[in-house]
Amino acid sequence: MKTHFSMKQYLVEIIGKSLQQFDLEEQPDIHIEEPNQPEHGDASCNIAMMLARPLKNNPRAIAQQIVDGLEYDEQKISAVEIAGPGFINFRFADNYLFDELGTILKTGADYGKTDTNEGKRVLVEFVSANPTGPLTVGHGRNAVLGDTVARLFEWTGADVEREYYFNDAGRQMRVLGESVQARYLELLGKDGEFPEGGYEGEYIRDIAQSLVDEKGEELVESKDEKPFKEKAEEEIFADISATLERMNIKMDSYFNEHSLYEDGKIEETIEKLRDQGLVYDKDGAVWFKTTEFGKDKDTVLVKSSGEPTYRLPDIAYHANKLDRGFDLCVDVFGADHIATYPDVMNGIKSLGYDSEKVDVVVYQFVTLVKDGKPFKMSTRKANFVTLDELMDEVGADVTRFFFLMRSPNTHLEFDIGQAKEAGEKNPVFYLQYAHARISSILRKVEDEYDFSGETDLSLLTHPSEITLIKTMLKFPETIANAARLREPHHVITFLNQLASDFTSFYHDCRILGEDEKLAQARMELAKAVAQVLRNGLGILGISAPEQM
RNA sequence: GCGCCCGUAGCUCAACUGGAUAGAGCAAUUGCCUUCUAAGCAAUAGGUUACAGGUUCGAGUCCUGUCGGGCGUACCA
Repeated sequence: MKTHFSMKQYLVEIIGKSLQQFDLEEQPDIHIEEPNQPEHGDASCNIAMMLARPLKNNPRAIAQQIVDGLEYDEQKISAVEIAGPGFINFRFADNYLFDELGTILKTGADYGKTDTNEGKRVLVEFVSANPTGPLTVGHGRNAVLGDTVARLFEWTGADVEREYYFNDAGRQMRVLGESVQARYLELLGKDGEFPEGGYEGEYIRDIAQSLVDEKGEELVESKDEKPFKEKAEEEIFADISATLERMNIKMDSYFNEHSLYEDGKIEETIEKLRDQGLVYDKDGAVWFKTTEFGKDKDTVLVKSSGEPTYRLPDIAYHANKLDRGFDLCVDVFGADHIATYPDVMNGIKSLGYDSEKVDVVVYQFVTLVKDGKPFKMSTRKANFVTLDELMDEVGADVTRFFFLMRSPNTHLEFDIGQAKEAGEKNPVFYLQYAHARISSILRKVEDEYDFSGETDLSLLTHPSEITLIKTMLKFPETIANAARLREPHHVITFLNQLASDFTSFYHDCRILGEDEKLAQARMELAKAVAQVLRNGLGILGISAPEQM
């Protein structure tokens, strides 16, 4: 069962009808918004101001004409007013609110689902960290953001696949293998030369140790780093998967960059671009004519060493995604990767693909703050904080919440000390607490009352009750909006408002001890709030506990 | 130099495709636990939305410029 933005659609419809009285060349875009001031009603339309110029009349006069021509259902709208420079303000009828409350209760776990992306096949690619070490706090934002964006697409009707792209053939991986090899020899008391710029983390020793345990001295004579690399990749990937699982993230597919070489897609990509006249050879390297697209330099696709730069497989990979028939491919990556994006887009466009089907969620960096000072992390240097360590301290819920609470577009300051001792003050608990409170009340209500007969929701007349219902009604649109913008933090902002409105209600209105009919109505209201909180927290991948 | 992102309360951040009196949390001050969970509630205080212009009925939001911060601008990923 999907929810619809019924009221908004209804208002657009009736206003549109009234507009027919004017001789307009084209139907203007009717925009409905929610006023910040309660005195301005529940919904507002600025159409009269938009029409002032084409109609050569003052906005208030136009608004009056629109309102005069308005036919509306009084069961839905209780008042229409013209205010300020020419806003038309609508007030919802209580009956409408009660009906909608009933819908929330009936729709239950599906309340908030819409069809704005119905029928679309969407691929969300995220994390995509090469297996050179455990996931760090730095990867956390990517992982949680990607997974939550995927959930938002699911809630708007899309068929979503989560994909992890990796490369186990590059220089980094070779250095990783050499690092393990050196530690292995070291553990056996042999001379091992630690590679220049090698991985210094303790986990390298652990991997080496497990090789010693399994193979003994068997690998001492190994000429190359291959067996060490393979072991490292295996263990690190297992570790990464476990971390993701702990964060409530499950990938549907893993895509190895290497497969693009095996099935000839890399070659094919170059040749196709060459056919377009967009590729040429110079100084032993293969160049992409990015100057054609307005860049100030051309870009190397294949180095003179014969090794491709990452852009080439990136283009081939995106072509592959579109070949698989996705309607939309979303990439999640940090601001430091933004430079590749135009090249990839130009690449696939030149190959004849619709680049509109590729979309990017760029997030700004996480600034790690420790002991009040920012510090730089490096997997190679091993001065990083892993996601596992973080979750050991604060749990998965807080971790997810923390990464989602800010707009992706802004720098996220992650104060480790604060996160660790967050406990009581952490905002995620505010939401969970509201849910636990409701659960607790419902348990008690069942002991004390024995409701029978229809619930009369029209007994909900207290301002706190009305506000609470109105807030809940904004949920489906909030989700659709967050999905459209790929910005999960809107869900958090909404849930904070909902939890806050519930606590006001809790403060103002009692359930236990009230007259049976009123208690019944309020209990239904509380149930609806718990449901919406569960749905919202579910989208964020955060638990909604029954008690705390 | 050029490109992208950001600059909002003491701090961390909101503000839906331009809307009416810019909002939360933390920190500060003051009240509130014999009644459904005080991980809470109520109240007070805190602002020239970096700065200067422009666009219009209306700008935190759009345009131009300046200043400040982050990230790019590799035959690194």
